[in-house]
Amino acid sequence: MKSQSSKFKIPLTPSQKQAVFHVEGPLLVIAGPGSGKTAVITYRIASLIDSGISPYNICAITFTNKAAEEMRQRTSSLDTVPGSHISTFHSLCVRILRRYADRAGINPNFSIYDHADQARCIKQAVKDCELDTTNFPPARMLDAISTRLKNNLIDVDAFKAQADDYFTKNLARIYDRYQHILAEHNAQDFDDLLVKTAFLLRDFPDVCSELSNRFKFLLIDEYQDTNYAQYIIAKALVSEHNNICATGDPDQSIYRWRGADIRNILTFEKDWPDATIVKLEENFRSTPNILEVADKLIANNHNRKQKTLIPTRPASEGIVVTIYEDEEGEAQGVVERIKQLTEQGTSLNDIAVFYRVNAQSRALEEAFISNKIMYQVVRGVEFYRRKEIRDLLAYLKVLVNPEDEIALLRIINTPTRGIGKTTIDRVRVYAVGNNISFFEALKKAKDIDTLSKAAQAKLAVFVNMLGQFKKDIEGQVAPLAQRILIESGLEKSLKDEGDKGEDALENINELINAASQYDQLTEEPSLLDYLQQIALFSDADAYDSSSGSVALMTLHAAKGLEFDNVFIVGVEHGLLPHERSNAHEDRQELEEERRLFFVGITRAKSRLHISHAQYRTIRGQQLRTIPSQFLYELGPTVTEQTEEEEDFDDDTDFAEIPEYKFKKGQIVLHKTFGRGIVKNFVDMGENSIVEVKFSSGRTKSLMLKYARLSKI
DNA sequence: TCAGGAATGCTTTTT
DNA sequence: GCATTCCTGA
Repeated sequence: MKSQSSKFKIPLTPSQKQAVFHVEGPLLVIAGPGSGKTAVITYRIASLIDSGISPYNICAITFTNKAAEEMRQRTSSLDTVPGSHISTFHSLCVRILRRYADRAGINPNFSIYDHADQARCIKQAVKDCELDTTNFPPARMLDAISTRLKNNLIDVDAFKAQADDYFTKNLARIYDRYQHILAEHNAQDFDDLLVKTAFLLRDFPDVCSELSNRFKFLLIDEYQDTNYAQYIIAKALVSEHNNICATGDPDQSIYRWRGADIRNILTFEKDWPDATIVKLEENFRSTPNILEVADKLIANNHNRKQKTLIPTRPASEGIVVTIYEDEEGEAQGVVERIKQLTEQGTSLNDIAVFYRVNAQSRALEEAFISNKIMYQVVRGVEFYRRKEIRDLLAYLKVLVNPEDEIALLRIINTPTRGIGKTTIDRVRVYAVGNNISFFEALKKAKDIDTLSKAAQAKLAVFVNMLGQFKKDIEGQVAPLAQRILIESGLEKSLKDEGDKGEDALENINELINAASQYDQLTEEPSLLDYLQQIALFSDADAYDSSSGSVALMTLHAAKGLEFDNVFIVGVEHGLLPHERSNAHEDRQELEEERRLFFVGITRAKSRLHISHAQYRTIRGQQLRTIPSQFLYELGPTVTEQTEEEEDFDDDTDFAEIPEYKFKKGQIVLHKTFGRGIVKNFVDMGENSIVEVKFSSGRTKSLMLKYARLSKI
């Protein structure tokens, strides 16, 4: 290996050097936040190429498309040959599945089904199994199939074999039917992309060895958030050469609910016993004040390996927690502080506001608008969820994959062309009866004698129109989209709708512009490739760091980013930690919420502002909030500020309660809610929280000092 | 067949 | 509170 060349402009620490220049064998980089982890991976790619490895033999896996894009740019600006394979796990799988489609037993033109599409399919599956949607709620069935089964590579046959009670047997039937529906639609859901790739590599040793011979070096970022299927794929891909380099931080694992298995990183040394472990504990991002708070917080997690964050920056401002009256006051308060910052010369690009749930963006947006401050809500997928966007995309999807029934049903009467439910049902009956796809049946509308002559004619016009569009399927995407917009009648129907339609048309134009960008930037643009790419778009991909605006995003989307000034709002019990994480007996989910807060805190470089409101409107009801227990864990460095005077009567003297602790299962009496049973007790002295399930069936979190609970 | 109002349900995070 | 589905009448 050549020595460190001049292209590494930043001086590397000894540990970083070790990670960058380590060549043969498995390597695990355990890296805390702000440790220059991404830089290390980027340099490592450059260094490998520098030492004569072809980019063709390198495969780097990032967590988001955005991260992949940045890494691609950085590696090419480091004078390397472009073309090394850098992408997300899902994009990699799409490419593998397309290339080896015949081996995987699928059609390479497959549609990728997102959550909304999946929801429709699972509903159909439950219905087809003649099961009751109250006992078998589609959403929960889907969650079970995705997280419990697919993410663990349990296929239909395997699950059928182990299903032994009424519920699991029926779940197995639903799973079976669901997979059949997807197959009939020539569609893969997000999980299938991973599952089918994993099975492909498992069942076809030649494919496995071909790929693992090609990818002589595999690098995986954010390894703590990989799931079992991804782990198996990674293992298969390195089976020939063993040159895996995984980087991650167990304290930043925030996707357990999606199947991410923290054990993948914790047991790395068992999987690869000859692994070299490099720890990067120095933090180059945040001030010691911020790191101290982060450290104190995360120390409350029991299920973790002790790790300290070593600051390298000089100490600066302390951390302030501000209490506001309600979410509007909070939003206004954030805006006021941002105004102060900009007056001091801070750029809006260097400011971000994080929250736990997307719904929280509303109050913030209103405050930003009325104060005329530029902001961007980092929510890339939202655009693609709009009705008009989905409509136009559905046309494109059908052209690539006519079996995609979800897309086909979406456009068959959009805009309205007099093809209603009755007609569709009759076509479906014919399709099922003749064992052909819905689209095939449509083409044979003339032969379906249950249909009226009028209906047959309308269907013929529709099918003919699609046939015309299909002639333009090769080459650039944008011109075809434009043509469909006009010739399908979509444009006209939107124009007739007035203001709402105007907005919709603007969105569609934005889509066509984006498509034309794709056409320009891609060497060989193809409709299939375009559709598969946008299906894998994530929220974080939409972040524009040079837009001159404040970034608003969820804590999840903040992963991997950094800002000089960070605001974290709504740090309240029930929101952060989210109430759904308190439901379970085990502490696991609470610990994940704590890690989420940890991720948010450690995004801040210089200033961190944490806040919560005393009242918050949830589902239209204004409720008194309880401060998050995490606030008490931040330690005494934090100073509290109240923007509004406390206006509630504080007549319970805490000292008068001799034994304030409550045990789970204790029966209690509340003066307004009545009898209840204690579900959980969070001991924080006078700030203790009791969760009680009342006889009404509702579970409430109460702050002990105000609740006046008596034991029975 | 379909528009519009009523009823119902859902409501964390996302590739 | 909002979105989707359901239902009714034209």
